[in-house]
Amino acid sequence: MTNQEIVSILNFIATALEFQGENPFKIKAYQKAARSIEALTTDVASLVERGELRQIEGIGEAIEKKITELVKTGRLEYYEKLKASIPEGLFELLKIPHLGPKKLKILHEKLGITTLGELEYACHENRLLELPGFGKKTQQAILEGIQFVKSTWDQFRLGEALPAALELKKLLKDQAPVTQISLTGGIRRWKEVIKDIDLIASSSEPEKVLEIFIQLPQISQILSREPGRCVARLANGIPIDLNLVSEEIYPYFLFYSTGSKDFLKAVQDLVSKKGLILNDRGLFKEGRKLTCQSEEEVFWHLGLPYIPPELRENTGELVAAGEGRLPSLIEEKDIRGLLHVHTHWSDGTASIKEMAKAAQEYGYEYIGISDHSKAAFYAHGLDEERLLKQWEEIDRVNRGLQGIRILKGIEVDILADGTLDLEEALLAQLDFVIASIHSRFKMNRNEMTQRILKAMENPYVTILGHPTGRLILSREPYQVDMEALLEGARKNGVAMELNAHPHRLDLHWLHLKMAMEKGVKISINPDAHQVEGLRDMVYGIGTARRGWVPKEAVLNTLPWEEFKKKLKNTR
DNA sequence: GCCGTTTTCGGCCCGACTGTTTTCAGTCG
Repeated sequence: MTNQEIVSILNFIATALEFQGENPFKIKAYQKAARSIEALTTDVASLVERGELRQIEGIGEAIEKKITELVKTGRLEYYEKLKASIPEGLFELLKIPHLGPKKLKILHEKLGITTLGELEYACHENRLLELPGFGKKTQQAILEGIQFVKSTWDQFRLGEALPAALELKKLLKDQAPVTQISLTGGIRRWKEVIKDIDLIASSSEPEKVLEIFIQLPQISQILSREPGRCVARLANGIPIDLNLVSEEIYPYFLFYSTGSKDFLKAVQDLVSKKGLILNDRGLFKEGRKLTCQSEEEVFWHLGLPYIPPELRENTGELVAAGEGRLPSLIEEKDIRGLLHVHTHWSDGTASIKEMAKAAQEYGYEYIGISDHSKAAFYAHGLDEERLLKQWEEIDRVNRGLQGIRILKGIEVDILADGTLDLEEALLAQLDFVIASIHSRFKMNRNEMTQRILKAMENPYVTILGHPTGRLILSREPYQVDMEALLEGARKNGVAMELNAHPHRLDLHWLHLKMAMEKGVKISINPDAHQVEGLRDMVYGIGTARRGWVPKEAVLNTLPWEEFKKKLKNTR
């Protein structure tokens, strides 16, 4: 029983109790216990073993007993009974925006709804209008929510897919007779959302590789199998498409399967102008095959330098490559410091020291602490008094740690009128300020743009945090004039954040490209709420590369000595 | 259901917004 499995069972219990109309604080207790376990770095099973479960915040007598039963027997009677009392899949409907447990309960009891399709039908029949607490607008909102869920249900965030994909790739490399193996398709291009994991390998014993593949514990269902190919589904629902090819075909297949469609289409135009034929089996000239050992050689035959997968979207990379002006893209090792890190002073789970030590272990030179400001109540945002106290702790930890510098920062809320949530006199004393929006998302485009522009004019703002507020596959970005924001950022010397959290990846890569054209600086930030969150930087780097971002355009690639000067000299 | 006591019961981060009501419930962040 993994920690994650325990977390999802506790969360299910919380949702089920909420659905049944239980005491809200009991529900919160389960949610809190789940959050605590999620933040753990140790195995729950070992804590059970040592009888140390109760030491975790939010776990008392009752939940301790339940977790112990889960760990020791692999099941939990209380959970199974609860689960049996609720129709299978009903809670999937909670993914619909504006539909919570209370309304779902009414829909289920009064209309007998258990599936998305039934709910959609009921909306079309206007049957929600007669229910208590429902009206025309609610029904319309639910209908729109259903469309949204339908459009995203078979899509997955890169943050879920990539770790699973890398693990499978490693297992096959170690255990199966493959010579070359690579991720391909959208995941190789670091697309923020993908429909499946594409994996290719070369082998002289393809059927043996497939046999090993289908036996892997991560594979929960075989969707199709044919010679040299298997499509399966992982336990977390993500489809995986494994193709086995010969050594000879591998480079062409890799090139072709990486895509994107638009890129390949543009490549075909180029190929036919040169009198060549290219497909996933080879590159041909006058019926003769041009031998390529690698993808680089395929590009060479096309008269082009290697184009990194992240750029293959047909947004000008072919022309740029032809003219020898592809950007030199940022790499993971270029990042020297981390900004935008939360601690338990607001809604993070780790201490300042824990975050700093982890950052040091990863090789960073500086880390900027930026907890929420007071307007973010739900996150225990800092008021003036607590902020001052936090500075004392930062000073103390800084004195005790060698080799990493901890900076004083804040993620200050941009209020509805564009002013910031803390006094300027206080902001002036910070090393850096990230200004972000966490409320009033539904302003119209003009109002929202003015609000953010005003915030950026504040002389103490260093970075605009998650500039569009999108949550991938769950919340649309707020309406904003990005051209105007980038212009404002340039004028005021404010860096735009590329929030690396896999739920955000905000700025969008197309906006990053716009920022590069305008000469706006970027700060790639982890927005970490726990130690593991620091690792999310890889998603930021991948997205930055998609946006044509070179090292030079990124604020936190500066080594400490230079970064320090920048902080003093920006204004 | 957890926690912290003025130790065995009362409080538990809460405000904005929306749509439904006609004073509030549900949802969201």
